Amino acid sequence: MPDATCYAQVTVTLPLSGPYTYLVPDHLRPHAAVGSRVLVPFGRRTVTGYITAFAPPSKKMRVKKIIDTLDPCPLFTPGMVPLFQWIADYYIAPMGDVIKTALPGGLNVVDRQVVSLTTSGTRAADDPACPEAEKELIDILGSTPVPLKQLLDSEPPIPRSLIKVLENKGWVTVTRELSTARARAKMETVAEAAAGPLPKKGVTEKRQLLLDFLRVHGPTARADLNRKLPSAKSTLGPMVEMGLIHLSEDRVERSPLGEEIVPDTPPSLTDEQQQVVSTVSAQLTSGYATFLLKGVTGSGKTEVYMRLVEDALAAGKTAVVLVPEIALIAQTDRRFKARFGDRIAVLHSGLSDGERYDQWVKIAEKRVSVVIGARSAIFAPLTDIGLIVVDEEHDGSYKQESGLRYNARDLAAVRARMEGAVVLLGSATPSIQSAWNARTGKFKEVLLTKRVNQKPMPEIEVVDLKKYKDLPGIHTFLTPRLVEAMTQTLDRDEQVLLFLNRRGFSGAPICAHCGEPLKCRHCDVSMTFHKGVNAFRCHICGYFEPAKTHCRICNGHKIKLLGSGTEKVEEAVKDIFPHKNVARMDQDTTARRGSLLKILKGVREKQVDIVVGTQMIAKGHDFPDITLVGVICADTALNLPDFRAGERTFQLLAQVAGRAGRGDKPGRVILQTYVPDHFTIGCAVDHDADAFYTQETSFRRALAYPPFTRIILVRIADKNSGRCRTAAQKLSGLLWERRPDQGIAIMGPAEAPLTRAMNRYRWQILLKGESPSAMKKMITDALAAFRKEGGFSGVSISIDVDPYALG
DNA sequence: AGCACGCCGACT
DNA sequence: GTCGGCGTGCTC
Ligand SMILES: [Zn+2]
Ligand SMILES: [Zn+2]
Repeated sequence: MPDATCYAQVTVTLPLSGPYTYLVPDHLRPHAAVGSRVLVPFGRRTVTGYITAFAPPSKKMRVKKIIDTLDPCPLFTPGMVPLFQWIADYYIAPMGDVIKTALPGGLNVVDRQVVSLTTSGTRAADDPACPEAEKELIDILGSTPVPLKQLLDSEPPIPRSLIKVLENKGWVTVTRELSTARARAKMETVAEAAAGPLPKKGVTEKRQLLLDFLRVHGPTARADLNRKLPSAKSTLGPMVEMGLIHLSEDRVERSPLGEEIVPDTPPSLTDEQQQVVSTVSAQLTSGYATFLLKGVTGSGKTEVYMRLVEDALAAGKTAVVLVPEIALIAQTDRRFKARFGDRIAVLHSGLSDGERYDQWVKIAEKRVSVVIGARSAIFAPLTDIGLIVVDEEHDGSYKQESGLRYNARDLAAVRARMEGAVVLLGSATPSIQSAWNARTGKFKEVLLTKRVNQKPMPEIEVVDLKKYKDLPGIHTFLTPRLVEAMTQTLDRDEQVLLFLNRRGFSGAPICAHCGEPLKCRHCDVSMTFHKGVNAFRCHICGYFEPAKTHCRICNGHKIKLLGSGTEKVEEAVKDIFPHKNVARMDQDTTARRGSLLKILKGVREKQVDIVVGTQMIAKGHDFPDITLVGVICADTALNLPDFRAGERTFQLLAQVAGRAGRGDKPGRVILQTYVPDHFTIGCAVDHDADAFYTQETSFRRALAYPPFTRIILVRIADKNSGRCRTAAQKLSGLLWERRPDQGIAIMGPAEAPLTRAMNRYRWQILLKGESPSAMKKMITDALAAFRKEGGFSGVSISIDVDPYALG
């Protein structure tokens, strides 16, 4: 019986816009809904797709059938389809890519060609007459089939003809095989005692034991049963056969192991907090609005978020809380878990594919009403969203910097507008963009001006690094003034935190003979020496070079380890304070699961006196006994060729400074810099956010940068440097031809600040204008013309709308 | 993306 | 003459 659900519009997870129309077979109808993940035939392949609508084909055409539906429930809500469409338009991306980016990873099922050995093939290898090349291929295939693509792309490549030859001889076969998705529901077998009388015989003592166990404990998973009652391993089978025990398959949730969390009691709010909660809460039932919460560090923003989430739930709505990835790894979610218990789901990068899938399904099945997570949690499949919180809204990690380069903070407003929800952006140092939106009335501003503990902001002392530049070695950075302040602090039995934006030991290794920097073979950057692994490493591509290396220019063997990273500072600090415990906190010491928690615990329990760390120490940890924060060099980010350099530096300094004096004792900050008179540094020192925003805003206006214009960055990359440049010039020409007389500026093409990464040369073209739609039309048209051009088949072009870093 | 079709250079 | 290189176009 044809009805509305007879035909499904399916978007396949390929870089295609789609959708494609498929027939929904009767037996799949109950499982087919908007958001369902389906397996469909596509060309001569089988691929994964998602139902985005139900509608018959627009014209008479051959329509294929959906092969299967893949999950217990749809993975996104119908309300999210317009969001995906918006993203596809705004970021100039195919719908298939949008959906693939939005949903958890590891879900794609695709078929591929695999080559397998036949029995006669196995025998052929023993034949001495068998040519060497054929023998090699047979060896590679061994006992397990190998994907065709893997053979063709291997080094050295296996010629397609060789495979054809063996296929003709009947030694190998090429077949299509479905790859299994990495993430899927986990099932387990559950045993349950059947009702009814027992037979007179066949029920041995051990079998009776099993039956009793199940009657007492109720249905039990087989794995549990085997553990708690080992004899079940042998007794279960016969009892099932006798019909006395039933087995069934049940879906189980994998949950990441974590410490038990004690429910908390909400503290009472300060007047200011109460004021903010009432203002925002009043909006929860009146449709879309975005609030910008400016709250100094320590003013209790998190408590405000939690109250508002509670209010949203009370109004029968759901809520999403976005936090920076780093904060999540450091367990910011614990406070939310303590408050919301099993009503909350957590999404972050530390989860395995399976765990993330289970959290996702839990959200989709409405078994939770709050989601906390990093960037991608903006795509949580919640219905009836009432509130979206974006904590530390200025944080760069909300911008995805690969593939589809979306900004979750911006999408929060888009999704909220579509679903009639309220957005709360929170930060001590809002982005210039958001601050401006508040100024113009696009956002409503709410304020927390007082710290909860009533403590004043820490005092910041500036140390001019120029004065110490002739001191030996690391003392140019561990200046006498800093060491003195550290000594005083440690003598009071308080803790010190040293912030440095570079990991590793030495970030600028150079040849001692000729002065040539030691660079990566694949990228145009210096290698970083890591003492921990005793080797050089490229931070772009991971390329590894043993410590015993030589200069590529003069073959010299002595490498000078210039430039200071966290490892070098850690070592020097241990040297100066031999009786103090020093912990290092950076990507290298926290890579292993749980290692960060261990360090944090050490700091909390005061087994650690001095922490040396990168960015990640700046977020979310509240250590009352850290009373001195040392910023080793405040200018590192200030000199980057990026219009946001000042903004980022100010935000970072304010945040790092906020780590000092979180407890009862007053905090102090030593800020070292080569440019003590720089405006940005001065504002950070004076805690004068207003001055900084005023000045920075007028700078942006004068130079026509965001928020006064929109920027789109077109990135061109290719293995061949000449072709990359030619492609960039060609594309630039095509853009110029399509440039309207006014309103859009084209800058470039120019080499990217990082000229070469992973053996690909990089160029970029920057577009600046007031109308993003006009710029996008230009780009789409120029891109279409560029693709017709020919000769640029391997060149990759990617478009970054509203780039965060111009790198 | 991946797979087929099709059009040109170099090897039997 | 064929084989196989890759540029072009399509996938419900
Ligand atoms: Zn040299
Ligand atoms: Zn590299």
